[in-house]
Amino acid sequence: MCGRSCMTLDPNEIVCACKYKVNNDEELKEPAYRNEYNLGKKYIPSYNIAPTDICPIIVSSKHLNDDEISSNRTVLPALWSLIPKWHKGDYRKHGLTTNNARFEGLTDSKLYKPLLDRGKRCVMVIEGFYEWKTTDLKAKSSERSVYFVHMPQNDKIKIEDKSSWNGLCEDLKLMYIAGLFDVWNDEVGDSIYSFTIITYESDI
DNA sequence: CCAGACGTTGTT
DNA sequence: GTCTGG
DNA sequence: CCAGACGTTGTT
DNA sequence: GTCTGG
Repeated sequence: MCGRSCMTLDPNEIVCACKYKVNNDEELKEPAYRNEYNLGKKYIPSYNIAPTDICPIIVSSKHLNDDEISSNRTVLPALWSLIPKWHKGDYRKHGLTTNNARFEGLTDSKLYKPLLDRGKRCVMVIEGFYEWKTTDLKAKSSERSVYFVHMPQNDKIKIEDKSSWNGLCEDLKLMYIAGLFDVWNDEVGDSIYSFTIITYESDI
């Protein structure tokens, strides 16, 4: 569940699509965008975002102690699969599966509970995600049927066809997935933002 | 005390 | 780094 | 989540 | 078949 997602927007399109209301103001506010270095790994817009790729999340700007940030929400690129804070060495070699965090038992987790306590909440912003049929599991994975799950859109917009909504970012309905994030530091002090998304046993 | 986990997915 | 199991 | 590796020897 | 890397 939730192991592949789609985000083809550029940063400027994302902040436009993520405008939000503050209290009862008429005016919509745009989140800030912060281009984290993340050890040189860049966000590359793609219809096929995999765990360990870099993709955008939204966090409260209070976590970034940066006076230049005007908005109370910030979009920043982060690595999808939380890197444990205690991990040393190559950031890819922690050996844990952390792209998803199960809601059940989250408060008992050595890895995730401290993030809850520190308020390290985030939201993964995507156009949608993919679900493969589990029924034909014996088939080669490349030949299994796949569904694209996304938000309902207004009449003008067909989400599979970018030309139908180019320049209409404000009308685009993106999907927001609850998650937890952290900053991991390597031996020389360079950092990577990483995150996990919270999953729950399906009703269906 | 030390050693080892710390996490998830799916199906039988 | 910190908790759990032995 | 899928795709792709999964291994070693020696020399240029 | 199963693990790793993206």
